[in-house]
Amino acid sequence: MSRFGRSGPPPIRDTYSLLVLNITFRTTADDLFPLFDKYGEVVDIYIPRDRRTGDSRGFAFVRYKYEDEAQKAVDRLDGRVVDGREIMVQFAKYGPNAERINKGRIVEPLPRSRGRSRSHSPRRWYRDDYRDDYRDRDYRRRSRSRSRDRYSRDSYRERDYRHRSRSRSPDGYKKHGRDSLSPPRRSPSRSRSRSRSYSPDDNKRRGRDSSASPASRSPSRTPPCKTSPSPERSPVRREHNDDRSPRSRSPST
DNA sequence: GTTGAGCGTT
Repeated sequence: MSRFGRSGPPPIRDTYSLLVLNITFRTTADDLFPLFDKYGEVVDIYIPRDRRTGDSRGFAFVRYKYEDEAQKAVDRLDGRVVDGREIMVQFAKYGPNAERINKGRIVEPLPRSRGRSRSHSPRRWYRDDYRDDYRDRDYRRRSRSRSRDRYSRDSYRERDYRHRSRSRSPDGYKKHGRDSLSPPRRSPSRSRSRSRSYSPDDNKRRGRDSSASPASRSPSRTPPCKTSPSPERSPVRREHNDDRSPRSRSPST
């Protein structure tokens, strides 16, 4: 749903999408329009919203008609405080095939930093030396997971969306050997249940001493369920069934 | 009523 494109979103190939991050969850396209429109011709503004709550996800897409204007907006609006929140503006990628678009149309000045450190990162400015380290490996990931958890929890089918997102992460950890086929876990799990401090001998003694249920102490001799033949395993039933066949079942005539 | 380091639909 485009704020301005009632008949539909304008062709992306003719527009340059900017990703506006860190905006407040209450910021709307109308709030961003005047800000971005001042720096260039805004073709369309779109703010993804939660399908359930309909709330803003905290970021928006602003489409400019010209790249230079978009670039200018990025440079000017990046780090701008909107609604009491510092927003981040950077070139956006549209879908998994955005790379082609970037190469064909949008020419990112810094594809590596994605405009993150292009000039001045508001967060970097701050004295996050000590916090940066801690949040960079745990806090950030966990926080993301938590926020995303909302969507994945109710809309588990959207896990694809999250999965794709994770894919973008540096493949450094991936090379660590994240084989879904051979997960090393479960090891402690079973070990834990067996971690009881009782030896096999103890088990035997316990069973005898306990003697809680007579049935359990002599299951081999007197099984609780007398060898009642299951209907399906019993061949007789089969014959019976065959006997019931209409063909055989037609004594008359 | 809230969170947050993230990429979109008619």
